[in-house]
Amino acid sequence: MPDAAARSTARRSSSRRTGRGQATCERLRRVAACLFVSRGYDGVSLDEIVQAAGGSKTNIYAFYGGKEGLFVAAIEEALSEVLRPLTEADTQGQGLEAGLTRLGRALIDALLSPPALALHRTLVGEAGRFPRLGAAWYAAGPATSQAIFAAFLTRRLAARPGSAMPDVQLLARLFHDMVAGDLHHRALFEPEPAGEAERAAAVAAAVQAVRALAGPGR
Amino acid sequence: MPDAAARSTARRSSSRRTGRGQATCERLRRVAACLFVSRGYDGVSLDEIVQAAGGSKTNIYAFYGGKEGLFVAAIEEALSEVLRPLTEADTQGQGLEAGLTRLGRALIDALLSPPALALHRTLVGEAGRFPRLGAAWYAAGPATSQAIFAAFLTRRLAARPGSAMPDVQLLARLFHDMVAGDLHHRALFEPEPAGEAERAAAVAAAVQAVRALAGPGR
DNA sequence: AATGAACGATACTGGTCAGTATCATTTCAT
DNA sequence: ATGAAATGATACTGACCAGTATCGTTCATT
Repeated sequence: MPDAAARSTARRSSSRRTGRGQATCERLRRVAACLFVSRGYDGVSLDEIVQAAGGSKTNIYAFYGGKEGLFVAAIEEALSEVLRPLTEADTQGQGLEAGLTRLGRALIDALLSPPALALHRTLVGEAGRFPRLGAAWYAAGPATSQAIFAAFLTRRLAARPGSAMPDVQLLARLFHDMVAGDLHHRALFEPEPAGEAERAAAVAAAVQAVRALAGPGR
Repeated sequence: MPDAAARSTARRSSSRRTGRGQATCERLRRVAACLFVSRGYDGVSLDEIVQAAGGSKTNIYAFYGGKEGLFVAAIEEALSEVLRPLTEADTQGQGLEAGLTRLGRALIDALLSPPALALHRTLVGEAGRFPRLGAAWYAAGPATSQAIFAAFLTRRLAARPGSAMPDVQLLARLFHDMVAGDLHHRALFEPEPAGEAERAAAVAAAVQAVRALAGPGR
């Protein structure tokens, strides 16, 4: 390991020639993301990635600086995909309960999807070795979810006539944790994922709780 | 790997002679627990465990059947320690709010302690390879916490005069998730652990929420 | 005390893997 | 077209490790 600092910044000192190599590197990153997410950092060898994606280790060392660089690049790409269903959930014109139900359901379905669970597992295991990825995951995950909930709650609760505005950030956090906490835990540690009924029940309970906590308004 | 099934059951087919070996195996298990918890299954080699604990690999293969057996034994031992402060929390004579506050605080302090975080990280990573450990962790962790909360809530709420008994299991689960959800996530993914003030605030918010959800009684 | 089983130290085996080197082939700018 | 840089295939190096074998030492029973 001659110069880890230089390697981690890496990505080729000279100018990028172009062409085929570009495509190879993207293929490598995609394949690596899939393998790393499902089997963790130590569970995947560079030779395996190269064999599945084509190209050669030369690319990995030239463009990503090594295994760690490829891992970071691959995981960062995978991060943004996980919560897409939640960020795209449409709550236009929905009331408080209906909108929260839809958002909560989108969250739980996203978190319990096999790719999200695999990514979560891998990140928990490697957050110590790659602190930057841990922070990125929190930002792209819980922080984003809570922001979406908070924005929705603000819109719906501000419209209420007399009552005072409750602490929307807090409500959003509580809602997030009530919806996801237990089912997510169980999905991580038990083989069978929670079924339809359990998901619906968890969301309904959280929605009712928020209604009660949001105060007596309307 | 001649016979994995036989090895996993293992623990020496013939009778246990006694003496020194017993002590060595316990030392091996303790040291292995410490190392496995902090660095994961793949991050620790048997040679390292043996070097730190004394004895030799002979013991590991004779009594634990191999690395996997030692890992399971070591982690199972570590599991029971984590929630001890919560199971021992004394809520005798405390009112609803004071008791919940004490329990919630015990939970968050237990979960955010470095050993608990390390154990959680390791288990999340290996729950796929060792499903039995995953289930054991859920049982010894969230399930136990929720049972303690439910028992306390039952005692306190049953005493209320007129109001109907709310769903105590549900309340216990929500309380657990509201207390632990976000801070635990952040502790897993960000370097700095939540401070005193944040812990107290999270517990207080959860206690207030439960008070509101438990119904108007008294 | 003697003896046979349990134990400890050590080294070996077969395999894996990250990272590097080599060299043939392809690509692109000129 | 052509040659220099980029890329691909392959193999090598040094290190690590799980699991096994060996053999001398220690212990518990008698």
